[in-house]
Amino acid sequence: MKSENRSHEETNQQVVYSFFTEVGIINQLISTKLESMLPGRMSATQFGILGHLSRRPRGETPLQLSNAFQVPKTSMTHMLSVLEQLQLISLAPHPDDGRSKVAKTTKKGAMFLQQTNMEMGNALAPVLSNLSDTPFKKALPHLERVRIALDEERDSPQSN
Amino acid sequence: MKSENRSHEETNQQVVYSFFTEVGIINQLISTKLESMLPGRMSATQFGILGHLSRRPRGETPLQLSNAFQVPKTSMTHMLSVLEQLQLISLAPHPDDGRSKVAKTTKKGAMFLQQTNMEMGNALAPVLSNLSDTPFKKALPHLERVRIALDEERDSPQSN
DNA sequence: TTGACATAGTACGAAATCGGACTATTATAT
DNA sequence: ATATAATAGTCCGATTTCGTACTATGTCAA
Repeated sequence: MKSENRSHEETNQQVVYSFFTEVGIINQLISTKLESMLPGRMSATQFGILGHLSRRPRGETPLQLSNAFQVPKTSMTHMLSVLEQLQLISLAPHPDDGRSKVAKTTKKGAMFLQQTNMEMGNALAPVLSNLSDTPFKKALPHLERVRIALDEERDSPQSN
Repeated sequence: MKSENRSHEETNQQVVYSFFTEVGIINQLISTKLESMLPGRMSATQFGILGHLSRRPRGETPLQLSNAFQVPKTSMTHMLSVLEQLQLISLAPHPDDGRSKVAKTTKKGAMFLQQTNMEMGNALAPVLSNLSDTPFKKALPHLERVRIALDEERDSPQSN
């Protein structure tokens, strides 16, 4: 193995590291901005649940949601109960499985989602106008590839 | 304005939305994986502080850190005290400002960081080998552009 | 059938997070 | 010089997050 190979691999490691760092920072900036426009202590994840459910009108179980968002079941129990208190979602017993439940968005939830997304769009408008949309468009397919690879690795057996 | 323009803008909105969604999912997957290899309840952010400080040997103040990580001051107080308990950082009074402090990594902190980064690298190896490194390399410059734009907008005056 | 095992969700307690109020120190304006 | 405002950090209380242990229901092999 030539010494070039070694430095080549180190460079790649560095790129991967930087990639995840940038992803983390962007996520933090967006989450913070979003949470500043959400009522009370509603978190970006809770808001994400609303968006997820609104794209799935048949609803999802708490366990599906905790898998989708990679949070523990007990955290999901709490988040869903808060969203239900706020009447943004409904929680009903699962028709086919007595152990389970189904969470769906309510009308109020859908309206709240749309309203907040609009506000968020406005808040982001200055950034987007400075920036054009090319970096988003250019990055998106690569992000998808990485996300898919991470997702697959997650539910592959040797991950424990 | 032609109707094409309208749908064009909607498409861009959609791309931006997808971009942030993918960023959020990737961040969640990586954070969860990282936290599963961290001791106790140490969070990805706390680990991030360690990395941040190790790249800045002169140290940073708690307020600088809470700005860098977009976390409230009170949260930073707590995180730093935990890291100090673990002897991964040191907290000293600021030499030039009696109100402030300086946080630096300790030897132990640097070793812990290096060790954990190595383990993380190993854990990620299967993903990287499936994937090649092109998506990381291709996406990185675009991520940087977006991050910089968000950062600039954050400390611009009209953001309140 | 029934009994062992797996799965979905929750109760509980410990720790983390964070907004508001507070103290101490520094900057500034007069 | 001094009063006023601004800044850095912490204390406190409320809420969120999450690991452990538990209950209820479903699955499946014998």
